[in-house]
Amino acid sequence: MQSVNDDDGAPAKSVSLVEQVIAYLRDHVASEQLRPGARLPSETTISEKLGVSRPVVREAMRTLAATGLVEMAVGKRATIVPVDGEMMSRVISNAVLIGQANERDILELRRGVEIAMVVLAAQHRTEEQAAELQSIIADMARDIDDADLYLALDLRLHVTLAQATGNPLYSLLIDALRQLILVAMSTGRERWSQIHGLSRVQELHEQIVAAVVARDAPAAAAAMAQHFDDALTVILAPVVAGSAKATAPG
Amino acid sequence: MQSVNDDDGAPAKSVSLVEQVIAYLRDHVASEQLRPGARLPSETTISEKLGVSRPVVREAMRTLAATGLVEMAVGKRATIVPVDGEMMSRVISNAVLIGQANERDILELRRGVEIAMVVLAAQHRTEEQAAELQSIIADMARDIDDADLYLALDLRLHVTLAQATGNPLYSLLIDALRQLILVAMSTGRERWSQIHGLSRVQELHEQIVAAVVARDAPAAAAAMAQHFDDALTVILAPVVAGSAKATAPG
DNA sequence: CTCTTAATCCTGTAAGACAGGATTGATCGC
DNA sequence: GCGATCAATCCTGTCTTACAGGATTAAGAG
Repeated sequence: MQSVNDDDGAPAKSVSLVEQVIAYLRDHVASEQLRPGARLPSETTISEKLGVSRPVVREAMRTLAATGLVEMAVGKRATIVPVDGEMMSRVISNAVLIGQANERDILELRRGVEIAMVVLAAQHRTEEQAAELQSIIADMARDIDDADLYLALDLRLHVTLAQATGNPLYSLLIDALRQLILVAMSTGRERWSQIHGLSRVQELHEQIVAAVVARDAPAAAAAMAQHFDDALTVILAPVVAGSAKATAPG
Repeated sequence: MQSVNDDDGAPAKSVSLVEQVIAYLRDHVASEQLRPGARLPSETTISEKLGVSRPVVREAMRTLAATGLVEMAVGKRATIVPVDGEMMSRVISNAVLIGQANERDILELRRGVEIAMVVLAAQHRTEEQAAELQSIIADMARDIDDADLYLALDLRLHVTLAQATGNPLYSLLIDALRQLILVAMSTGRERWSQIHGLSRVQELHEQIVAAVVARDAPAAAAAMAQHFDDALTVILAPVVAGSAKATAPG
């Protein structure tokens, strides 16, 4: 019982048992067409079926959980969960952790992705999404003096724009980059809303939505670029000038 | 010894021991400023220091390995590795696995990212990178009849363009998306090089490089967009027309 | 000083065991 | 008969011990 697939004489032993279990589980998800909410077999069942020990199954499960495919909880069997931006943000945060990337890189990437996003949103938006965008913009105009409320609506705006692309990967990436920026730049966000004021931000938001609603992709891209250049200037300039040690407290 | 941090009365028990070890190791990497090549303490050392069992440490280690922060090997201590696109591609492949995204979404995202990439490359390229790009293009013109060689040079071209952005995250993303497309579209790639011929591809490659060398961001974006629209048309059209079951053999 | 070899360290894996949360079914009360 | 409470059972989280085999290192020989 050294190998999960001992039907051939090939040295399948070269890959560890854990990786074999990982492959088995991924195949299981694919062949059974499991969807979010579906539950995997219990660890004991898997370990007995494959002839490996339970710790091996657990390590494989952990790997799947780490990449965001399943969720583990005590007493419950591992459950398939929808992929969100958290795992992708964790990978990028690894790059930051070992000095392979910094906050500026993240913002720059997000700028490019968001511009590409509004182009697609302008092309693929539905009427319902157009109405929702306009509704959000109207709410933002109303709550422009409440920074917290405005930021919450800003989140909804970007999420809705990502959905309007019809491409779930954009939602994923935007979500991931957003989480990273939130933890890395909690101070910059306050500065952004306080010093700058929100009137110009609101103006550009309105331009973006108007362009997306009008299916004017170039205008949407231009407005989003301007919107991000503003943010980059305000948020990043102090970071570049001072030290890059503006980590979140706690 | 139920909790790693048992200095306060707060219910730190709510997070599992494994997650506490994960947090400890990430903190360790950050505080010690570990870089690729550096090695983590042995599993036994960690388990004794934190008062947890070795399987717990191993699961934490697996999680870190799954997100691409460290590499595990038998007999060797876990080693910090540079982040590459593999882990990010694994996250995206999870989304494909559970039907949350498909090949078209991947290509569409890559189109947007690559356009953003050449814009930045045109702005940030160094003279050395410009020379290398022109060298690659010259080689491609010479080897235009050898599809395999041409594709290898195409890879180098895109990698060099990603490097020219000066933003490592673009290299990461492009790498990830490229891996995904390669496994999902091994057939489409052949079709691309055989049916279409490479003269038009080469022409657009030359336009892209010329624009990047000339620091002409809009022209670079336009050429890259055209380049991808060609690829999207040729590669994706049969997939959409036929079935989406074009998975790699084996 | 260099090369070889053996001791040692470390990881990969196994098996058994126990605590505690989650689920489910059965029993009891209304 | 139907709903609610409770207990039995399942399952995960964790610990302990143990051993095989690759990797590292240090000691000894040339």
